[in-house]
Amino acid sequence: MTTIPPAETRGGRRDNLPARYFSEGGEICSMTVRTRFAPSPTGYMHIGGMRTALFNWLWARHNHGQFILRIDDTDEQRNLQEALGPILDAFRWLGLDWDEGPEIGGHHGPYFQSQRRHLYDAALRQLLDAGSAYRDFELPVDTQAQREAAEKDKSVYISSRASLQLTAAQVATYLADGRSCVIRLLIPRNEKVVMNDHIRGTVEFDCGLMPDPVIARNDGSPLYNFATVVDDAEMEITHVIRAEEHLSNTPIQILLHRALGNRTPEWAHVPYVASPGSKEKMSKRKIDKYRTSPQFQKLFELADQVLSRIGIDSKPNALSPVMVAYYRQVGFLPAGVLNALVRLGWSLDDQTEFLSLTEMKQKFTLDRVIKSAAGLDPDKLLSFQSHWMSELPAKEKLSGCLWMLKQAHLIHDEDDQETQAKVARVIELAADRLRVFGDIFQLDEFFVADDELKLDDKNFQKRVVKSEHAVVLLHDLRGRLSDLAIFTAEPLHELLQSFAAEKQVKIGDLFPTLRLCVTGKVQGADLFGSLELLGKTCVLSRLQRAIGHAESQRMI
RNA sequence: GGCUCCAUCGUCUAGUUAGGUCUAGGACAUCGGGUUUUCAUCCCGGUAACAGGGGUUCAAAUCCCCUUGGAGUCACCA
Repeated sequence: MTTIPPAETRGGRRDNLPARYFSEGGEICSMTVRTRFAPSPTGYMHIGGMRTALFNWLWARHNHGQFILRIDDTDEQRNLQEALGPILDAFRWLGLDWDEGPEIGGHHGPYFQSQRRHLYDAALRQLLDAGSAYRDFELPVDTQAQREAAEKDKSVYISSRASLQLTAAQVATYLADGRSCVIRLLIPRNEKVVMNDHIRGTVEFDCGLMPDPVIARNDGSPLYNFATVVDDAEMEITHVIRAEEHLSNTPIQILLHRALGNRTPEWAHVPYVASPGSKEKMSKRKIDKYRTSPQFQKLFELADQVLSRIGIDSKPNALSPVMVAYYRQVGFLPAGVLNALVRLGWSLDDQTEFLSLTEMKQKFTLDRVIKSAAGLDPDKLLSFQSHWMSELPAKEKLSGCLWMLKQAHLIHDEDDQETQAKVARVIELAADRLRVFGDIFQLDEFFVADDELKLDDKNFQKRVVKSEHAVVLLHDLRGRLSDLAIFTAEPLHELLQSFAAEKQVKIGDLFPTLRLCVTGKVQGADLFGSLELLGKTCVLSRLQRAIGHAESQRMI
């Protein structure tokens, strides 16, 4: 049995130009690093795929190389624009640019597999001519039967290779008769493929256990493994960084590269992103299960709250936390999402948590990617959000909130100076309560009409309706407030404090009750600042309305 | 089931390549205390982990073997 040595010890370019990166085997490679992300156009960008893309982007940028976007649409008939749009949008939103790919082209185009057929055809001819691949006329049902028989038998299924017994004349006849066949790669059964993965180290596969994979259909159209290999080679990809689920495809791809005479790229199989609290790969199909998961709940609740405001019903799962667009709609910051993603499976050291994209770019290395799958943690994601929101310039906070409020029809003209000034003031009051832009809705009391303010009924019953003195007290307080000449935070603070002392009521009772009547909630932004911003007229009117409410309910 | 990968606090992770101040560090969450005579912040502190079993060694989270558990993948999908 012969063993194929790891890729980097075979062939390839070796010269003494300045080093750009070091391969796993320590070989100095002078080629510019080129990484790629090759999504199939599915109509949405998966959050886990986004992390894989991020790692690819980071590695390319870290090495001053190129990041390529290639669209794996060999099997897609759908509307490409519709299917690709959300993917490109996700990249743009997060600020991950691509050097070659859709919309911008490049020297290795086209960047859609559906348009690269000539390359696959040529490679296929080469393999067939060299005898590395063969036409397999076996009927699919027969192949399937053998597979099942092997399974029943508890033995390993490998291809029958019956078609290999055919003479050239027979093959010609079959072809002339129009008999259907597929092209399979001839696996060298007495070999082992040894790969040296940047993340996993040495991984071995025994070729004797592998069926001959189909690389092209009867019509010559290429299958994934084949198209990928042809493209990766033609596009001069130096590092294939992809999700762990592709690990088992790798021996086939290595064999294909060898048969084609390519320099094999370096491999890095990153663990997939698991769903919160589990080790299972996050999947769009499991959304309903996630919705009830205690670890995931917080994220759903936050999103449902925000999305319902802006007219998106997230229940049908058209938008879910598996998709990048979800975070954007809820008002997450690119910096926060990026930071959470990079720390999932990668760390710089034992301390660093916060990294900007620029810092990631400088510090990211493949050798610090962890091997095991990691679950996305909504709590930690939110804490990253808080951090990056606090770093965000006021102007950008403002525009993010204006967008949200506009979507929810809580403001009408986002360009209006007065509106902007008010929203800016609310943002100041919100302070660190604002983790995502959607949190601005927690302070919606500043944007609704007095007679449309909803009161937290449970607390209203407890604190006002069922309280002995509340109504009287509130009535008194309203009088004092109406006498207050300068309706700003400081005098309000003083007035409320002395009022509480005079009436001998606890501040812990009075303040929340007042807040409830005026904002509808028992919790919120700084009380005095809120009163000031609402203004005297509004405060008095809301207080009056609350008192009226309580009185009418008490009479019943 | 075959093949392959993985395994440190509840979670994300540092430490494993070169065994030794690791009585295992940090962050998030959680709990307690303090500041803010409201809320949130902020500050201080606490609880909390090397999956199990064998070896090797003066010494193992770290090296070796086995067991267990988890995951990925087994298409004329990508």
